[in-house]
Amino acid sequence: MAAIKPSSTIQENKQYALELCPVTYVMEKIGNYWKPIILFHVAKGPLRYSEIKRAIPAITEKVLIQHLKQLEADGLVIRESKPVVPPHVTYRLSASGKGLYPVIEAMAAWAFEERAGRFA
Amino acid sequence: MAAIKPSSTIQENKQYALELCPVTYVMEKIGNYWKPIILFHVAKGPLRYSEIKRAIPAITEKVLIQHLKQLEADGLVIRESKPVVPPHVTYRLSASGKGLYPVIEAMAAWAFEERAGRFA
DNA sequence: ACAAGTACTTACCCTAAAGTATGTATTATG
DNA sequence: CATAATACATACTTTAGGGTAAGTACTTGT
Repeated sequence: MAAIKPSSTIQENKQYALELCPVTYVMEKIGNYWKPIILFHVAKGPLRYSEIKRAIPAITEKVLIQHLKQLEADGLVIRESKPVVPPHVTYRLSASGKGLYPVIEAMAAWAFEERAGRFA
Repeated sequence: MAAIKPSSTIQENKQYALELCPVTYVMEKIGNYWKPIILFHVAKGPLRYSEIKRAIPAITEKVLIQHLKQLEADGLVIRESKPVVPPHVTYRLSASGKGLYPVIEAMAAWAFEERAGRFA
C-alpha cells in the first residue's frame, strides 16, 4: 500500500466531492480507464477470469486482477470460486454493480451515435 | 506533445476497441478522473472558466485548462470568447457533449442510490 | 503606482498507475 | 516425468498524468 500524500488535490476532492458532487463520488469507484470496460463485460453474466481476459485482450493480467479485486472490495462485483483443480472462479455484478447498468448502457449508446456521426 | 509508445497495451486497446467495444470508445474520450466531473458542471449551461474553477475547487488550473482544451478538441465542449478586457470566455456542451447527458445523469443517480444504501 | 481580476502558459518535479517478466499451486493426462 | 490448464502473485521498470510555482497581457479601481 503506497502512502497517501495528503496534499494531493485529488485527495482533497475525495472529501469535497463525496459531500457535494455526485459524479466525483462515482469517479472514486470507476474513474479509471479499465474499470468501466471490465464492468461492461462482467455485466454479460458470470464470467470466468480467463473469459474476461479473453474479452479484453489488451489488458494485462496484473491490471485485470488488480481491478477485479478493487471492484470486489468496492462491492461492485462478486467473486465466486469453486474449490476444484484447475481453479474455477467467476465474476458477476453485485446489486450495486447492476445499478451501473444505465451508466454502461448510456455509454454504449453514445458510442454508437457518435460513431454514426449522429451528433455531427 | 509526448511521443506515443506503441507497445503500450492501452494503445493497442484503442485500435481493438474502437471497432469492437463501445465502452472503450467512450473511455478514449472521457476515461479520466476529471473529465466527467468537468462535463457534469459544464452541462449546467455556459460557464465561464473561473466559474468552472470555483465549482471544482480541488482541480488545479493547469489540469482544468488542459482538459477543457482536450474536450474541445474532441468536440465535446464549445469554447466562446468575447474580445474584451478582462477576458470573457464561456464553455458549454456541444451536441455530442449533450449526448453524454444520459451518462452523467445515470452516474449522478447511481451516486444517490448508493449513498442512500439502496443497493445494500 | 500598485493591486486585482481574467484566462490562460510554461517549466519543472513527483507519484500513481500501468507494463514486463517470471513464478506458484494443484491435478489430470500423455 | 513433463506438460498443460487455471487463477492468480510478486518484483521491478516505465510512463502518463497530475501537482507546484511562477509568469503573461490588458484594463479598471484605489
